[in-house]
Amino acid sequence: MDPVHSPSSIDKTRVMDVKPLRSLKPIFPYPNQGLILVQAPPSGPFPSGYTPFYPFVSPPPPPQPPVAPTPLRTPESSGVINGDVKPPVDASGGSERRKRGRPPKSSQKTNVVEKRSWRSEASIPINHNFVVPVSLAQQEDGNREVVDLIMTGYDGLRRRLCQLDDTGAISRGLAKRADLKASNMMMTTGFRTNIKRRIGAIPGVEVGDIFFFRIELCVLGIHAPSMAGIDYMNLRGESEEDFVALSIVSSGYYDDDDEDENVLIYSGQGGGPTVMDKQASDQKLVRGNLALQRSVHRGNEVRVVRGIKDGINLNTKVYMYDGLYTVQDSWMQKGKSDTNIFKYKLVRVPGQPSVYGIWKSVEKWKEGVSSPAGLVLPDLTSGTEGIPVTLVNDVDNEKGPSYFTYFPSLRYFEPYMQSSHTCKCQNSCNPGDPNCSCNQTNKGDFPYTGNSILVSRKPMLYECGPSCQCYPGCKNRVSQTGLKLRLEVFKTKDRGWGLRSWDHIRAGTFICEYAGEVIDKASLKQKLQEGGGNEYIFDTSRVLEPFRWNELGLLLKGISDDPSQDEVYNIPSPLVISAKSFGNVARFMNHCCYPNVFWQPVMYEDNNQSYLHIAFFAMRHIPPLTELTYDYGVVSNDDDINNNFRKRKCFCGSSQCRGFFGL
DNA sequence: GTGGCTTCAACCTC
DNA sequence: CGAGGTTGAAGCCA
Repeated sequence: MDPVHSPSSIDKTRVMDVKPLRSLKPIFPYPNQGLILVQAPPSGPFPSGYTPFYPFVSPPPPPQPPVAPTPLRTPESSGVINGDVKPPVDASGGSERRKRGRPPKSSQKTNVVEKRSWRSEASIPINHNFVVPVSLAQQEDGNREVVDLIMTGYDGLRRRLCQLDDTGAISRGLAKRADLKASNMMMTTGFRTNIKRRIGAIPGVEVGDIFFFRIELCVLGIHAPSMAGIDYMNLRGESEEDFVALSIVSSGYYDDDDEDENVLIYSGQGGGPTVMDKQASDQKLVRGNLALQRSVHRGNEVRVVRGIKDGINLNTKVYMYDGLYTVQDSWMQKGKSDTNIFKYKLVRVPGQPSVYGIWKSVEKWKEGVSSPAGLVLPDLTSGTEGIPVTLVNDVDNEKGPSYFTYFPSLRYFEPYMQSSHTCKCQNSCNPGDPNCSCNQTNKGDFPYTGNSILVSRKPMLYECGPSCQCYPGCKNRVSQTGLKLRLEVFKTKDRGWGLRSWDHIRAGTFICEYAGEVIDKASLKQKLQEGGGNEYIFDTSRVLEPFRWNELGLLLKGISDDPSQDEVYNIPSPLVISAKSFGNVARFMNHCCYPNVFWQPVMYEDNNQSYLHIAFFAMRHIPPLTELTYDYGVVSNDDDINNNFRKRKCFCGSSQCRGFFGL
């Protein structure tokens, strides 16, 4: 089933090239809404007279299409919106190249316009009913929730574009540079924040936040240039220049000295090793170099982003926001090719949390050069997992959690349900293979990207299982291949033991499954009545606050006919797991009302029987040593078990805290 | 408002 | 796997 090519789906959403969004204004459900400038968190409360945007409150009335759409669908016309010349839309979904529909050359003003409207050679399906949930005020100045929403939305959209490309749902290669496609759609629809250029901290961005693409810094207003290393402004009144440096990115392209966690020797731009400047020349005191020079005397705060080689995926880079620095000194020195290079000494403003320092410490722990403070056990799994799980307590004298047997998977005493679809793929299942039955059960959308990142939540995720004929290395076996991250069980200050990771974690990364013994409701009731047995229980019948992880999946035409159901779990019968006596690291993950991890039901088959598993994935990018938490949910009222046993006061401390959670 | 220019990307190929 | 080529996009500036 291919939603892009299905004629019946076309009247719901229109198909258009992604590029024309460039000309669209931000989309608001009510005509004057975007003009009201208010400062309010996305969940409210809102000032009177201001109607917040869906999805933070109840949905608006059915929104009107934001632009007159009909010309876009006419194959013969060139499709004109807002005066801009657009390529016509390929209603067949983009499989056909747009040669015949190319606008006449005379209508092109310049070569650049020609190039732009012509560049994308196929179509990405856009849902025009999507309402951008970021107010104009929030586009100007962010806060933590807006930043999280945009970050999560950005990466979800990017993953979905990768998935469409992998599965062949859109023309091959259309989603290359999915990072830029996603950012382009967000920048043009107003799904961005901190547009206002500013000196110093960015509202909603915290020291230690991590990113995986330079363009993310742009979408969040941390660092405006898409490539350049120095962001600066000219504060001039009339004609005289008054430069000030705003932020810099140090990612190893030039010969910076980044050994010290509080001092960074940064190189100026130009002249040297860039591809564009083939012949080396002296750097000039212009643009970013001039701005940094001026900031030496001005003494203003400059944001610093450190680009670090990703130790997990060696061909990617992690960008870490390292907080505020001041430029204390500058000089000129000879570079490798004997040309003049500017150098700037940036010193970290005191009182900010150590993050780059932590990063470097963790690397030493992993190399075995040093150990974390309060190390109790180097591996609490005693080799059961393929990778050690460290036990650390630098809070008090407790020597470890109460006794349990480390068990890495789920212990079923009877099959979860009958089933009989297994794949017959050779080697590995292919995202674009319509004959793979595991692909079919996932409705044609391969659940993971090429580097094993979950694309979106699903009512049920089907992985290949022991009965499938593909190899164990098949890309559709992510949650069953054990721990990949370097995890640590540690003593928290006020919530017992917790779980965190030495490695940074990218959004959508599999963390662990909930291991333990599958029990029935009667056993659970008995355990509760015995008292004290209500810890280390995972119960799918606890009620979760609905949330959208892949918010911007809605911007693209949905996987199902009703995208609002995409992320609602469909669990045939409740699953209760006890990790009291047998369990893995998941039993240590604490509850939080504003969590960074979620669970996803995963089913796979063995010998004509299906087994349900609970897999945990990162909701956001998670910096090293950040506690991993998920929402335990609350016990439903119709549960026949005494609710009081199953309610516990919450200490998560987040602004969204409900005050209690379920057990 | 526009197009040229610059630029510590990201990806792909060889 | 590294070098090098290709495609890119934001924002300053003329």
